[in-house]
Parts: sequence; C-alpha cells; structure tokens
Amino acid sequence: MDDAVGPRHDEPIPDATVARLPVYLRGLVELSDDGVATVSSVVLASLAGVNAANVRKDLSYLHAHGTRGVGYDVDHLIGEISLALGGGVPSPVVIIGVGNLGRALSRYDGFLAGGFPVAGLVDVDPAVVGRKVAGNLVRSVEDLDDLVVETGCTIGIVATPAAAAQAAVDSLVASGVTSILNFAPTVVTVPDRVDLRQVDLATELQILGYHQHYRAVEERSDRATG
Amino acid sequence: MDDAVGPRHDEPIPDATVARLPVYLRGLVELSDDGVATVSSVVLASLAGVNAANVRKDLSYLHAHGTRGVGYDVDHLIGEISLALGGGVPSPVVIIGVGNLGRALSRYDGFLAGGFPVAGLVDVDPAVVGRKVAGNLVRSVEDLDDLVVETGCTIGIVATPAAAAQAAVDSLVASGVTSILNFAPTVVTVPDRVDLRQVDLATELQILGYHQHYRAVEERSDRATG
DNA sequence: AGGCGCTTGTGCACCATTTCACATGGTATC
DNA sequence: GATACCATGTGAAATGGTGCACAAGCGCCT
Repeated sequence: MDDAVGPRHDEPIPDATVARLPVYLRGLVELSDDGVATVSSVVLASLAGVNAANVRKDLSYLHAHGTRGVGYDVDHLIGEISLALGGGVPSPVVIIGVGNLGRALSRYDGFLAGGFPVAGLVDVDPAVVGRKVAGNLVRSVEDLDDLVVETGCTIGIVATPAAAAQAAVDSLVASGVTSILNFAPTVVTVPDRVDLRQVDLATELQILGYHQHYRAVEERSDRATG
Repeated sequence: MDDAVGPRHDEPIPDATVARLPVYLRGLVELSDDGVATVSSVVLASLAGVNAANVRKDLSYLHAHGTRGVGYDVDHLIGEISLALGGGVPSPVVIIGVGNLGRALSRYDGFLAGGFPVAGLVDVDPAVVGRKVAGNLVRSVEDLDDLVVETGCTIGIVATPAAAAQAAVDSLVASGVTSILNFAPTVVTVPDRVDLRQVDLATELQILGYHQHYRAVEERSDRATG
C-alpha cells in the first residue's frame, strides 16, 4: 500500500462519490470566484448538502489531501476534481434527436460551462436536417460517423422519442461513441464497453408522486387510528 | 402477517424500489398493448434491465401477488403500480422558469402521458409573462399562489437559472407545493415536509466523463505494465 | 519551544440494497 | 387423482454506502 510499484493505476472511485464530485466542484468554483482560498469539509458539506465526514471520505479517494487544522486548498481541489472528471480536457458531445428537448439541450449553457461543448446535432427527419439550431447545423444520421470522427467526440446524448432511442443508441455506438446519456423514456441496451446513463423526466415525477401519495395515505391513516 | 388488525397503514416502499416501479410500469403497459395477459419476473426483469429476483422482491412490497407457476397478471399489476405511484389520480404540475428548458418541458408529452398535466407556467421576466407557450399562458410569480390553489397542483418543476432557483423553490413552498423537481444546477434547500428531487444535466455528463477518463487511464496503464 | 485549538483522515458499526438459493404452492398433463 | 413442471416469495449472505467518533497532525499564539 505504500511501496512504489511503478505507475500507479488509480483505483476506481465509488459511484456514489463520483456522483457527488460535480456538486463539490460547483461549490468550489463559486468559492474561488469569491476569493476564498481554503475550505473546510464542514463548509463544503453544507454547500453540497451532504455530511462532512462523507466529504472527507470522498476527497480521500482523490489525491487531493487537505491540511489538518486548516482545510482544503480551493483551487487545488478544483484541479483535482476536474482531473478526475475527465482529465480537465473538454469533451465535445453530439446530440441525436432535435425535437423540443434536443433543441433545449443544444442551447443549454451548462454543458459548455461544464466542459462539454456541443459538437453537432443529428436527426433522422429530413425536415430539420440542414437547419441551424443554436448555431449548429443539423446533420443527417448518415453523417454521424463523419461528425464523430471530425470532432473527436466520445459522448452522445439521445433526445429522440422512445421508439427511436435504441436505433439512435446503436448508431452512436457504431460511430465509436463510448458514453451515452439517454433522455428517451425507454430502456436501451449497449455493449459492455459503452457507458450508459438514463435521465427520465416522467419517472422523476412519478417518484415524487409516490412520496406525495404515501404522505397522504399515512395522514389519513393517522387521523383514523388517532 | 395474516391477522386483521384494522386499517393497515401500508409500510413504506424502499426508495430503490420506488425508482424502478415506473420502469416496470412502462414495460407492462407495452405488454398490455400487445395483448399479453401475464408476465413472469424473468421477462419483466429483462424489459426493465434488472435482476429477476429484484423484480419479485420489488413487487412483493405492493399488494400485487403473482401466481406461482404462471406469473403476474399484467393489467392487475399496472393497476397496483399506478395506485402506489400517486393513487392513479393525475397530479397537475406547475413549471417555474420559462427559458429553453422550461419551454421544452412544457411541451414534453411524457408528463401528460404519465399522469402529470402541466397546469401552468410561471416566470419572473415581464417579457414572457402574458405570452402563450405550448397552449399555456405564462403567469407572473405573484399569481403563483392563485394558480396553485385554482388547479390544486402539488408538484412544482424548477427550470430557472441557478441563481434564481432557491427563490423559485421558496415561492413554490410558500404556495403550498409539497413536491419539487429541480433542474437548476445548484443545491437548494426545502423544509422537511417538502420532497425534493434534483435532475442535473451537466452533472450527468461529468459522471460519464469520469468513467471515460478512468477507462482511458486504465488502458494506458495496462499497456505500460503489460 | 511548547501548548492549544482546529480540522483532517479513517476504523468501525449500522443501514439499505442486491443477489442467491430454495422451499412453497400453483397449473397442466397423463 | 397423482405427478412433473414452473414461477413465486423469502431467508440469508454479500455488497456498497453512510455517519460517528476519535486519533493524528498542523498552525498559531504565547
């Protein structure tokens, strides 16, 4: 554990930690903008809405060590987290499906700010191919391979209707994309080597609906049983 | 477990299960549309992309029991899951923030189909207040209370810029909304009685970025060490 | 130089969730 | 009616994550 055995193959960071790193990063950037130089785990925890011990454990997976009695160096931490989350190199993304959601996503500033510029838009509908959306020309799915190669983009965002999602994913995979963010409300499958995340808007509401319903049922029951 | 002890106060369903129920529901509706009457846990699991034992355990939390040797009744299961996820009653939602994302969300069919009709749109910008978006009049934040009361909606969707998100959340809470879905890329706080979910688009990409980077680093390391 | 106060880093126990494996109990067939 | 087959429902182990509590370490102040 402490011997120098050559190039150290960083161990993987737990998924739960990875999911929190972007939240820490946002808080840290804000602190840095405000001229704050160091931050304690307690402060960072409150900014991120998590437990302080959790923050410390999360940061211990990075090679970013803090200083006891002082805290963590804000700028250094920003560097370390950025490095872990993609090496600090911007990764262009391609959006497939230029409907309501696709258009909104292509205009979303947060992607660019987060280091994910939109490299191109793609759709199957001839009516939108050739148009410009948010400064990007919409290209045909046949051009996807070229687009991916030209721009070197490795991340695809699927914003098609559910019925077209699997085909869109297959096209992306065939083009060499290795990470996919799927907004279509359907389960899609990818080869093992491809990383897939699902964002399902309707599902999120249904989850809220459950809790709301449960609260209501419980309340009724409380009133009945006293 | 079998004695009649009066009005049974259903026990809460684990969060992880609740998050999967909508996925099961989608698969089941598809099966029902195809005229399939019963489904086994194995088939449903493959439709939802999870383990079969997990499906069975999840369904055991509902009062939907299957038939050994046969499987689950598709339509009955649809009813039970719908009931758990909000009682089968449509819950109108209000969207606050009518920018790119807010407009896309207000046009998103999946909400209506999932039982979450858009009851109204709200924004602080006088330039958009009074306009119609997707058939809905955009109203001022000052009208939020009235809107919530009139439509009886209990779910709010925050689609404002990050800087305005906490204020938007506070307004929603003050109006009596008890469930909030926040798309703004910032941590917001709510009282205990309010349920909050966060959907962060840039964060999702950053998580993908981590895995991609990690794969790349590991590969380089593999090549180096043989 | 020494002591004090503050904050990190982490062992450990707890909790939630997943998965396996199998007993249980139905259905269909002969 | 008995038997073979099949899928459910669940105990129990394994896994992954969280949070407490405290030892260790660092800087500041005297």
